[in-house]
Amino acid sequence: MIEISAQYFSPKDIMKSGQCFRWHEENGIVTVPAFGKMLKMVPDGDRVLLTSSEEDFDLIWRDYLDLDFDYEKIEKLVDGYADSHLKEAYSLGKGIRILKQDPWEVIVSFLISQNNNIARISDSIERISEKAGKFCDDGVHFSFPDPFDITPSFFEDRSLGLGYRVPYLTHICEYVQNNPGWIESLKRLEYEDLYEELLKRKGIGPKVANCICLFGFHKTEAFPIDTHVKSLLDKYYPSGFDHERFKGVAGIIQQYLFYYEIR
DNA sequence: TTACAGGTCTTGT
DNA sequence: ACAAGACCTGTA
Repeated sequence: MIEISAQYFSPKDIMKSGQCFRWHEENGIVTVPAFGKMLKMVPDGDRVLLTSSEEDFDLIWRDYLDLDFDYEKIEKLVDGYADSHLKEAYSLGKGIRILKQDPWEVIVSFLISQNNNIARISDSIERISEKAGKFCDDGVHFSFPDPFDITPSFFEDRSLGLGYRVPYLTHICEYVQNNPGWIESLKRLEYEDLYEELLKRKGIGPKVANCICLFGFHKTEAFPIDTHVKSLLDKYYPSGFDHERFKGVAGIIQQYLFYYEIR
């Protein structure tokens, strides 16, 4: 059992902030699958209890949950430079962290997300895990399948409900298999180069590429603009949103704005 | 029944 | 460069 501060860490807000699709919450307990492991998180006053060994915490969860990033710095930026709307959004979403999820799962997830709704996205990803994933260490939940553990045609399975996105998923799976080391090589790129590289793949446009940069590679300067963000920008920042105030971390700011907008 | 959902691709100017 | 229009499909 590990105990961490809840000051900049809210499992529920992270779960609902749209960056992950396989977290679940029941009776206040949030369950998290990642890298073949399963974590339960229980908020307890100003602390959050994690059902993890010290070893797994240091090996996986500390990094995955982004616990070493300085979110106090973000708060100072918001206090110093934010407009009233952003300050309001921040006060709701300050418990959000940008997870360091498996890039492959993020690529697949956000390919599926295009022109789609959250419920169906989650269903598809859950089905993919059930059909092709392995058991997590709890022997109950499934992990997200490795690209080398499936065939590209796997995505054609109609019960996955992937619709017209099937060719995109088939392509990316084929590409990863034919270019082993591609994803590892992406980890060494700067944001701009990573973004350009992702755009080369079929079905990955500006929005999906930025989501992958932000949620799969922790490029905190990536600023995905979807329908919600576009509408909020038009509504609250008609003369333009000044990214310069939050240079290098605008993507985190985007999450607060997005979360506030969908709530 | 029709419209919508964390967009992207293709085609026509 | 830029603006339509098409696109799977579950849900309301």
